[in-house]
Amino acid sequence: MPNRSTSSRPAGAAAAKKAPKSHKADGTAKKRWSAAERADRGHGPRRSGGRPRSESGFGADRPGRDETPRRFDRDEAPRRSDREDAPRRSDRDDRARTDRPRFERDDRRRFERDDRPRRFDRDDRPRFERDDRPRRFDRDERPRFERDDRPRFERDDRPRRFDRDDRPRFERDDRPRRFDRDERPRFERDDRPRFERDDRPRRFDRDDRPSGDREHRRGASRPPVDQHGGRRHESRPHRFAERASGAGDRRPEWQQVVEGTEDQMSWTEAAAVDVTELATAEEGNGFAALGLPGVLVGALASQGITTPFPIQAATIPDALAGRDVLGRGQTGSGKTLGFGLPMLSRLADGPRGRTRGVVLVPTRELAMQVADVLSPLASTVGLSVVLVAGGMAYGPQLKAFDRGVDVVVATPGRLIDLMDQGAADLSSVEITVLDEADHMADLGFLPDVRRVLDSVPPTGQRLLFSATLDRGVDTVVREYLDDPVTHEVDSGQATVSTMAHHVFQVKPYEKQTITAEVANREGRTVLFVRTQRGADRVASQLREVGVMAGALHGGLTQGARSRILSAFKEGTVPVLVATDVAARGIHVDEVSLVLQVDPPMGPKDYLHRAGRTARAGGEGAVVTLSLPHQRREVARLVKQAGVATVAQDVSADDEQVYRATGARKPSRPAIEDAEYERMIAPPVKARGSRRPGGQFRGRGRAQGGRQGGGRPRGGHRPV
DNA sequence: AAAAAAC
Repeated sequence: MPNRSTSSRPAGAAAAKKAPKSHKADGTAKKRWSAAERADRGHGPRRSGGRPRSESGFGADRPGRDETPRRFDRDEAPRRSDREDAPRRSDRDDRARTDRPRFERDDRRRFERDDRPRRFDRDDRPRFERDDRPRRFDRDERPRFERDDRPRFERDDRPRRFDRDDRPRFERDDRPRRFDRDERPRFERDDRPRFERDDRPRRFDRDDRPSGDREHRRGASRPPVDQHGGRRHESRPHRFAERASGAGDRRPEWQQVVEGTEDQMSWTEAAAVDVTELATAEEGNGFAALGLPGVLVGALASQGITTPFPIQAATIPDALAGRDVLGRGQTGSGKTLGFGLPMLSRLADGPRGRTRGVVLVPTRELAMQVADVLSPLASTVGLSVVLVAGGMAYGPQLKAFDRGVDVVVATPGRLIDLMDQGAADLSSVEITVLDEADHMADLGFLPDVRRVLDSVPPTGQRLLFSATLDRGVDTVVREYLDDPVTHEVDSGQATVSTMAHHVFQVKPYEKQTITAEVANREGRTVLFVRTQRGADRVASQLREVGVMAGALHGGLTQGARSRILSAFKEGTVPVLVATDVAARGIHVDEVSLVLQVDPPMGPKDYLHRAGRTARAGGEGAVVTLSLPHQRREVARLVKQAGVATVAQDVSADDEQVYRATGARKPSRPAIEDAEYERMIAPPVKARGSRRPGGQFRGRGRAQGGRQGGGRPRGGHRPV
């Protein structure tokens, strides 16, 4: 047994440090009990191995070892006080006497020994572990992390009652109820004095312009924009006729059943709409009734779109008439067509090849989507559309301006870039649209938006649209709009009625598990997180437990952004973990659940994130996870978003969660990075697959394709 | 206070 002795180890090592007495298999020192520990376990003092003994050969290679200072507990010549002739002290326990057999001796030092007689009721724990305070019946004995140490006035010790409103005072509304009070959240309310408001129910055929302005549109400072053929006067009798025949769907939005929406992302090719095969604008087509040109109405009809959404019915007539419009409609309610159709109609009359329409949007993905929606419609009236956004090749965009392009759909940064390069000329722009206008009026965006608005002629028409159009746009409205008309079509409801809302109060250590359970559900799911890194982290954690998830955020290359979004649309990656880059406007079919892993920053963000589901009359659920410290904040956000939902405490593997979301316990093996990469790889064999971008073919093929061009043509048309 | 938006 070579390991029993240090002599088997290199002499140098043995000399360098105190030799262990025995070793484990790996050569490390074996733990030796101290005398005290041995005594605790009922053993006597060591009989061997306690220290080197020259007579046993132990430590024989360490000369001078025996010169180490003597210690009282060494079992050799007894110390003076321990010798037989030492004066006996009455309190001395002779268990320590060295003349006793070693196994009976207690070699621990005095302060280490507890000589008191044993008592069953004594608390032998060290002081710091004991609680010596006198017992009090009302003391909270729970461990600190469980106790509520706040002073009494801060605690709420009253027994819980299901019907009490426990929210902090500033969150409660204690005012006596009044039947006529507007309870909608502030950003939804119209706080203007009564005489400034127009409370009459909206009618698509009413001329809302101030009376002095009805016959010609604006004052001398802004010549009428509808100079090309007097569209307004032509269309008006038509609209009246339609009204007389009862046309136009006036039902509230949630009662309408409409096939398809404006936001459908995958219109692949402009050429797909063949003018010769267009459905005719029949009597009763709601879009024709709004005064849109027949060729556009036909293009829509051939897509199965014949009934305008309320926001479209409300805004199109005014926009067609050339007025500045503020439009607000619920998420997924058709705003893109709300501004797109009148813009294209008005530009249809007039010259070609100069940029006469600009649509500004806050994200590149939304820009693609809007361009994809407008491009085929534009081509039916002979207008070309170009997508101008960062992260994509300059070539096609520059070329488009070279040839002359009629409508620009852009994110602000790249458009300004092209303006500075002298490629984009906005001096002929007649119509400017701010999509997600309240966001574009944000502090971060405003300077860029200003630059664009300052570059277009001040006489042009401006259209501002958003699902949460609030007073935040006031500055823009004041500076850049002329006598705007506001259309708000959301029936006082913050979210659509087909949307279910849940707030899950989760424990920090279970959040990840619950997130994975929910993400593992059937169907497409969008997860929202606060930060880019958070998106990456959550996505990779999900893949680790076998849930195919991809991260989407602004820190990725545009190529990666496009690929993950495509994979999500195709369904190969059913879970998208996104920052707020995907919160606004992005449309993906059949997203059945939105999970807010991190709470949104504000009530507007809540509504936009939620709006990724339940689009165009579909159903969907919105789940918000809340940690203990977020409880109040989340309650406030949800309430301000106009959602009447209270948090429910849930835990991992919780029947409530399964029922509400269709969650399932993840049970598949981890997804390797390589496998994930394959899923979002560039669409090599993508012939026929659906992609976010289509080929834009405006007049003269204004733009060839997107970054990484050369993508195969073709593909089926979406339903 | 993060994200988005140009290179």
